[in-house]
Amino acid sequence: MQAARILVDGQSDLVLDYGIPPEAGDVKPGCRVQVPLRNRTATGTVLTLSEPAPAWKDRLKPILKLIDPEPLISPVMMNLASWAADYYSVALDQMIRCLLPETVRQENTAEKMRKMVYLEKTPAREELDALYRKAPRQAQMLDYFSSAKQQSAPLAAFGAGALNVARSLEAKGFISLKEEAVHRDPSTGEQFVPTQPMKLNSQQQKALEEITAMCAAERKKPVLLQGVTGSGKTEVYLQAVSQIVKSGKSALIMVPEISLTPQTVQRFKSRFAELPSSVAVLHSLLSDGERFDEWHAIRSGKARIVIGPRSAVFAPLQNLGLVIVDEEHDASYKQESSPRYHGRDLAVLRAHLENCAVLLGSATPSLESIHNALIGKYSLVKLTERADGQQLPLIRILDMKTEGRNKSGPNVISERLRMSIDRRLDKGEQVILLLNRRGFARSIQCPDCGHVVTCLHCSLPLTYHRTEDRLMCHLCGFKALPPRSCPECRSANILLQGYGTQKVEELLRRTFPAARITRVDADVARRKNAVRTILNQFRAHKIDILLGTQMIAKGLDFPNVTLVGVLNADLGLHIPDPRAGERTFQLLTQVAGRAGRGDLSGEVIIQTFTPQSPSLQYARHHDTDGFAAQELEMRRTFDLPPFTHIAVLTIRSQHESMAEFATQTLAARLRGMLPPPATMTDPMPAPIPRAHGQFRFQITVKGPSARILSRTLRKLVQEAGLGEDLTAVIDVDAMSFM
DNA sequence: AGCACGCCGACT
DNA sequence: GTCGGCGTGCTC
Repeated sequence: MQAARILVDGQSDLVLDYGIPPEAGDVKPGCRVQVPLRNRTATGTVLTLSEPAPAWKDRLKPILKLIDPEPLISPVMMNLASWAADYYSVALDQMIRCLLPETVRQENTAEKMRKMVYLEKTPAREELDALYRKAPRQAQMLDYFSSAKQQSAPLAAFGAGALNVARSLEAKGFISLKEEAVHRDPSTGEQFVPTQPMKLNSQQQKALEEITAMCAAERKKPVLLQGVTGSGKTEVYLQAVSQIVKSGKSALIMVPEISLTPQTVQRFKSRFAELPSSVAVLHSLLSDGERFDEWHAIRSGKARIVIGPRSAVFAPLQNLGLVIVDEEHDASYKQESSPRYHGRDLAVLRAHLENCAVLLGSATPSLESIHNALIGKYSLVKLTERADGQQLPLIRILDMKTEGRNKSGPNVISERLRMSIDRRLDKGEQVILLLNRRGFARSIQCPDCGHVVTCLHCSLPLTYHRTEDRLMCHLCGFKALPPRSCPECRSANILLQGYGTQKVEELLRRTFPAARITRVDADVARRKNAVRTILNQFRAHKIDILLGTQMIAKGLDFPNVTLVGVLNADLGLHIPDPRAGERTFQLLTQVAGRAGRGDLSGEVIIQTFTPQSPSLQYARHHDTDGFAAQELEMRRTFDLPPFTHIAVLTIRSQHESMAEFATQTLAARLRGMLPPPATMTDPMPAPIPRAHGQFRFQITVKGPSARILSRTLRKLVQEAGLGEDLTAVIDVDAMSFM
């Protein structure tokens, strides 16, 4: 008898062989099955069909039942899941859960049914007139079909009590009543005005040709599309997808965040308006019903275009022809909770496994993608011109050390920025002000001279912890009292805990009493749809000044915005993140692209205390290549490999001594296990305890292969068998520069 | 001897 | 994960 190797559902991966009895049906890899386990039954997924291990040959229990007649997981997706499970040190079961949403796994979730009325026989004029006298509602129902020129309609459309009316008509043979599955569509009620393909400029044309060539090529490379903001990347996506769909294949379009899906869906559904149901959405905010329907629409091939955030990389598309990752540099592609995976990297891998083309698009590609392009692993296409022919906006950097000289109190909006805002408002144009809020990593910076309080030992910016009213170093654990006045310029304003969006909003209202001002930040975003409503109002020019945090910087098009002001560009630079400079550069460059459209030229004003910072200077010149070259060169100077994978092992405990002891012990053992080129840091207190009353220590391991690193760490943790209240988290930053 | 508890390994 | 075997240690 042939055996099936089955992954039994549950937290720890349990892989067992079962026999396949003839009545089980066509058991294939990727099928969901019911199996006996000890004295109960369990569900599981068929991994492979194989010869059973000799020791078990005659003792195999049989598969009880095949849950789904067809495998729900394709061989490629199975491969992807096991690769990811290995690479990210995650249980395979957990990865498979990503492939099969809970609603799909459950046997009982069904389609939603509704009653439909079908016209069977068109009544003659005199029949209708007779009905109008005897049974007016029956006549109305029939009349509906002739006036609406439709053959069917949902029963609900005829209002209350329509069922009896319909039954009478059915008895007379005019109509028939049928139960029919309804598709629960996440974009129900939205209108999609059809759009035509736009004429591409020569650069866009070249990009499209490169993608087309890659789709046809035997050996494929990912295409990196580096296009300045406003260069018309989306139009290239649309036309590439159109070609793919015409050739009978399907396409996956990934966007960084759920909040960015509606506008992308809008553009795709409008372009494919003749068949709106061909575009499906998949993300975590769908209702169970919507997710069930979209998932099955995708798997059955009814929907051949899928749009969604990182989790959409697991969409059950068949016959995949193209994967697009928009804004590929965006950090949101990395899932920060278990299973920790990188959506962009898995997208590239999936494309490789499916042997389809993959397109990574960004105005400011990540350093790893630029590196991959430089070494020839990716093919690079650039869009350097804006599609509207407009020049890139002028970016001015204001040195707040000199701009704010004669001010008392913190200088939030410089005189020059104030004048610029006034001028734009006078012309009836709109303004975006960006305030990089002091998030949970709060550095203390003097609002008057820009001095940043740093650690005596490590020279990293110190972080303010409100609960203890102490400054803390996240590298060495050094603690200090917050200073009463600035150590540099003696200003007492250093005590002011920075300025948040709310304070700035008040200030703006006083400074520009006539302007309509709205604030968007995390507080506002908590209310459902609030952000979307505000952005729509802003687009309709019911708001003059939009003040917000990074969240308003992402992927939004406002044609009437001609001025973008960055109130404090330094905040992003002083967080203890090795990629802070890169993030700041990307943010500023993207924000800059928002200014000016069509015949309105744009202007960007960046307020900073560190005008010479490379992130700002390269952003000023719109020089992504220069910035990347500089960053890569810096790594060479410090003799760091351009590509370093890092794995972070975090040990947590309620007791500090316990956590520290366990960390030291693990560190000592790890040293002996590491393959030669890999290095590790000494254990150190971890930044920002996420849960109160927990102590966290980290060991950061760098090496050429994340896979080997994470495997070594996992083995170590398993062998150590952490007891008590100790927990270990392994985070593999898949492809990171350090 | 009888019972409660908790650790640990097997589960096909 | 979940179940049950088994050893420990306490009580009757």
